[in-house]
Amino acid sequence: MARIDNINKSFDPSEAEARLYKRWMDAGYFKPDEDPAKESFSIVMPPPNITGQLHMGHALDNTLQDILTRYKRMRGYSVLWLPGTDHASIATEARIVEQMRKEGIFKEDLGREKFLERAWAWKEQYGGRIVEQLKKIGSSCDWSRERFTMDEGCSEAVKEVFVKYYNQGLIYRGERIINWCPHCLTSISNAEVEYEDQAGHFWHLRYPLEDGSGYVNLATTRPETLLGDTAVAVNPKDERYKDIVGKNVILPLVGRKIPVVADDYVDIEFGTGVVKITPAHDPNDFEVGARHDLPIVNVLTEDAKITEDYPKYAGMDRYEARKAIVADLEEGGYLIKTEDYSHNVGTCYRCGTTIEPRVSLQWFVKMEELAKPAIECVKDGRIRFVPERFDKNYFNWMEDIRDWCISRQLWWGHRIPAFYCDDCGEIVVTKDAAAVCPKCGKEMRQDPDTLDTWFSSALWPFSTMGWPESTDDLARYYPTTTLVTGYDIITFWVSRMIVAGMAHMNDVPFRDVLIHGLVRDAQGRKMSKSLGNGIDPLEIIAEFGADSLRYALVTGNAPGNDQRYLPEKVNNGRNLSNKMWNAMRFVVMNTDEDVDFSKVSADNYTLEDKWILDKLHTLVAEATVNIDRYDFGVALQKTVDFLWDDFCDWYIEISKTRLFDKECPTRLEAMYLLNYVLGTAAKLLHPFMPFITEEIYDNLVIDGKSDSIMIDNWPDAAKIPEFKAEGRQMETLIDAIRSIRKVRKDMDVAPSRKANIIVVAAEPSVADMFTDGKAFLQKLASVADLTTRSDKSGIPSTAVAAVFDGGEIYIPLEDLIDVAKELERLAAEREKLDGEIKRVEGKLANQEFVSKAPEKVVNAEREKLEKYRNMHASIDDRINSLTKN
RNA sequence: GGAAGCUUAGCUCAGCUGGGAGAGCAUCUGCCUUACAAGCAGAGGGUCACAGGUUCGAGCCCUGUAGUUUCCACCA
Repeated sequence: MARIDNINKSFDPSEAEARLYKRWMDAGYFKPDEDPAKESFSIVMPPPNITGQLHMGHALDNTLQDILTRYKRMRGYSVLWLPGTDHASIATEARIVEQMRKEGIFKEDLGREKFLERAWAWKEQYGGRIVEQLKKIGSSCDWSRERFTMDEGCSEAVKEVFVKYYNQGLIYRGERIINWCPHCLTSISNAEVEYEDQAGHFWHLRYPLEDGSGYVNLATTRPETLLGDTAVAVNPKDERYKDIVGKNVILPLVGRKIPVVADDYVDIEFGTGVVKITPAHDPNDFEVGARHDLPIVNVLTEDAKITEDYPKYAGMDRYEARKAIVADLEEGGYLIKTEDYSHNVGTCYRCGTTIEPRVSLQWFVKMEELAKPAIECVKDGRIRFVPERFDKNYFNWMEDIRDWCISRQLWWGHRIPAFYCDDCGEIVVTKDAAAVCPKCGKEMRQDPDTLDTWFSSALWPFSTMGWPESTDDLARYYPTTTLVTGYDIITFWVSRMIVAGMAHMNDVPFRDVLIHGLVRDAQGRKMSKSLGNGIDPLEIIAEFGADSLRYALVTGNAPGNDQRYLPEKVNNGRNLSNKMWNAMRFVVMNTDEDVDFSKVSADNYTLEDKWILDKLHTLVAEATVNIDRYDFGVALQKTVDFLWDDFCDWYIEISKTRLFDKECPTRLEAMYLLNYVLGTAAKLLHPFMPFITEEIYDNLVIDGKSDSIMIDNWPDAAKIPEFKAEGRQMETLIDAIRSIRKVRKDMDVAPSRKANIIVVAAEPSVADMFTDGKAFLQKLASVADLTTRSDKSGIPSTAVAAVFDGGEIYIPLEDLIDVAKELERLAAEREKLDGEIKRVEGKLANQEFVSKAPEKVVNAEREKLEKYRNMHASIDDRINSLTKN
């Protein structure tokens, strides 16, 4: 049975993708080749949350990583792409709490141990979903090394780091004002707060002076915090309030006596220049309070309700209390006026609830010293951001870094390895479970809190490779080569990995940080659950195939830029697959069953063979450079253009005459090159579209073919011969063919009407080229026969002229020619040339240009001028001869 | 208040170290030509936001302006 009979008329992605992925897995291609002679290339996957469902961001992120991984593998590196998932403490705990709530169970009722059992069960059931989804887009990661941030090894690394930092004095416990989420009921770090503008009010209040000498006026956006005021502050340089500093005011509604203090924090220019100070509920006021030794009066509960200390408002949530207090202030005559005011409010990045600054006892990492080497290694180029501009983003964050609040009031996560003796107050921080107090021998209690998820993610590049043990993987694959991630995660994750890498490995965690943008919807909006405008990558894959989606995500996009998801692009990807598939079918159909390419001789290469090889040479060289520079969109575009335009539209079309003529002496070479060139282009495209390229490769006849395209070698431009001169000749022929097509179209000549054309060429070599290329013209330009000559006397007036670079072509059309129309057409062409000639002449007349521009550029202009003048003269002649008759 | 990006064809976007403006889609015209109509052939369409500057030469480099997006920042 002929080979073509086994090939479907169209490519079915869903069938092929599942089959091929399994084949690659079974063959172990995703595991690194441990050959010690090979240079290593490694990537750690940004671990998706176990609560996650694959979205376009993952699809893009993993496509980019897969492109690099497949490319480097083909380039002969020992490639490790290490995958895994993140326990996502807040998100997962919230999910489980929610699930339990539906069953009427509360976490406190269940108890810590039972809750964690449930959480692990949930992880076992759903945590693998995202992993299976990542496979669907073709990710070639080494799944045998898959890790989880809470697995044994990663947990060991977390404890190791915590204890080490603690012993170095870099982790401390303290009572500070932190960001508190009243919904998640936990502290969160500065990085986890998202600020948004909210419409609010500015309430202007007056507080009476204790001595009855009057009032101080001030304004606030949060009147409910008045209950916790412990001072009012003015600027020490403010002449207006000189006399009242040191006096007391009476806090309205509460009746508490509080002092007027002087502090530089207060801006004289802003408002009345008086600020109420609530150390328990505002970070700035906390600072002021510390400076003036003010008491801290907490008026809110964990879930942001007024405490029992204020019976009138107790139990009201902060917004209810605000209303009630404003009403009471008004009634008491303390409210001067209310203004509309828009201000920046911090919200929880997980649930969107407005953050409540809250004083509490938490664990912190001292960042300032740790940040220094992390800044240095980016400054000196050991780590490089791509595109470079994102380093500003990084420096901006790192150079003004605050201490990192790492404790979370959650159960799902790494429990803080600190133990307390309730008896004597001793604190022990240890990797082992500390059973008894070293001082008094009493039983110790472990800190109930867990660590920020990002604390463990920060260790990902080395915790996944077995640290703190010294393993072969660490020796071989650390530092990793490239990190691929979105710009939205630089502060959360990239910065902390760099800090951790420098601190614990004494080396950078990666060399290059490839930053990509967001995938937005077709209108340019962020995809979000609330807008319901998200596109499910899995649905796209099911309908169009992973290759088409990957194409859509890479094409026409530059690194670091946001992009819009346009359905049309996926369609283009599908069309491209179809095009390649059919090109492959053509090649297979026209390759003899018993073909023997060992008989191929380069001496038999024809003009078009040399042209396509020369084009391929250039393509391989350029695409390789582009991928090395992370310009994936450009590399992809060039490869697709070559395949579609050069290979399909020209080379395949031209090859038909040779293939269909069994006696053609260069038929074997045509067959060989069709297989070779398509196979080579498939390799270049494989990192982008792995599935269809594998299918194409499988079906081609290629010398020394591997079992899979993915383990074959990346094409080497140096091994593909260059044919510059032949390349230019072929371009001339193509140019001539295009001219003929255009003229025929302009003159409304039906494609079915074949003509006997006359080629006038001054150079004998050009004439020969046309004679040799007669078959092309017959096939591609509706030519019946052709004659060549060196002069144009006696060309019938019933012919239309097509001018190309090197001569003229006349197409006799006895019954069709309309001389007036032809003259008009020629005149229009001449006018176009006039413009070009004028522009080039102007350039060359400029002495400065001729003397200062590089010789190459000047010569190119001179050649252009000559070409245009020749063409112009040809048209002139033709117009003259037609006018005479 | 700082910082960054974007502004190129009707739409969505490329354009590398400065050297005759590109792609896809859309539009118009003609083709089922035995790999592909998910295709082939041809065409139209841009003062590269604006204003200066550097240069023989600027979409690209510099300065400023406008619009727009984003990040960071404690202004009550």
